Amino acid sequence: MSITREKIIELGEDLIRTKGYNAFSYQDISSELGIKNAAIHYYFPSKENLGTSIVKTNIQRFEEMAENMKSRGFDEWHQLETFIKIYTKSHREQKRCIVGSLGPDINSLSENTVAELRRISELILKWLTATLTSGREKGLFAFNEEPQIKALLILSSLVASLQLARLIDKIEYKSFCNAILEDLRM
Amino acid sequence: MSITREKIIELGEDLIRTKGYNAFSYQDISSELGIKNAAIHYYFPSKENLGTSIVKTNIQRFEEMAENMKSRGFDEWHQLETFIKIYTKSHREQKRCIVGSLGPDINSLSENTVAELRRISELILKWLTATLTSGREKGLFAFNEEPQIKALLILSSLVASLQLARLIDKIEYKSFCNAILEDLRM
DNA sequence: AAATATACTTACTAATAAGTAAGTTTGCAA
DNA sequence: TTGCAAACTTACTTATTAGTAAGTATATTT
Repeated sequence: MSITREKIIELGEDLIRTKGYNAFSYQDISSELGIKNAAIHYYFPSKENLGTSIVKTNIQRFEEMAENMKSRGFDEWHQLETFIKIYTKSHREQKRCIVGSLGPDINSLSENTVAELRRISELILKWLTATLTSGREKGLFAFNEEPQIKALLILSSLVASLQLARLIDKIEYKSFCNAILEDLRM
Repeated sequence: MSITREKIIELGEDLIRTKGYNAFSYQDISSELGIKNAAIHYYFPSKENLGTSIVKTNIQRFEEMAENMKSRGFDEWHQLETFIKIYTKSHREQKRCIVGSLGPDINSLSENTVAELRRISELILKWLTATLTSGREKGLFAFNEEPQIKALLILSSLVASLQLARLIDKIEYKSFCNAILEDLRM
């Protein structure tokens, strides 16, 4: 795999998560990487193409993380904790998550990109639902809602909190994330 | 006040909430209203200007709603229920809320627009925190978290759920909103 | 050594964007 | 009736955008 290609994907993701999809251009990437505009088109013929590839990369990354936690034998509490760390890291880096960044733009994104965005959203929600279900069965979590509803509550809290935290300074992000976990304690 | 001006604001808000700030243009508005591009510039010299005015309109609307509920003597439960109805309505109309729409774009918005966006976010969070605090004091709500944390949990859930609901069809939005309320029941 | 594929650059096109300056119509006031 | 302000339109500029076609240097294969 090409290093340039990887750098484009990495920088493109950063730009989506800081500026937003419709606010970044191929120029932003090319000038940063010291290459020409057309070089990006060489790897990603269209912006839609790049957007889709970036979401696909995120899907792969999430799948690898979930796989990794499973194979290492993390219990459900530990898995959820690790998942939430993705968001505290994003918060530290002043970035939003890919779903929260692209979500508001679905009416101006291509079909392919939206399809991948749906895939990752469903994937995460499914994983979270499954984790909550088995965690509750094992007596690790306590909650009254349907697992799917609870998963959606947690996920949407995390997604939007990254946005709100950038708008309201006085938010203590760590205690916010802690509250999500503590709410599940037996 | 001019009718055209009001129509521009209304349509502009719709466009922000469906396509996103950086995806809509003055052309989208002018063609829809049957006027020329420059007519919009007559009322709003710059796009930044229009954006800021739209957020200001939202602030006014929220303040009027809060005022109205107070003067009508709604109890805290009823107030929260009414507040959540804003989101079920948005969901029905396939729109996101203004905070969730503009939030991801703060790095490509003007200072003035960001300032107003901060104002409305803080306003809503403050109102929600106060409502939760007095509601719990009166024995209408039950929750263990700090009111501000709980307010942020609820608000971020609502904001992002509008995005996620557009991505994942199988979400039952009403039961999701219900879960938020039920979670607070004594 | 010749041919070919990779990884680009140069140089451009066409479309669309925000924004502006100057002119026009319409209603109202002096 | 003239003057003036409000509410636009016409016609334009400038900047930026995604995207492309054709060329070039370098490395690799045949």
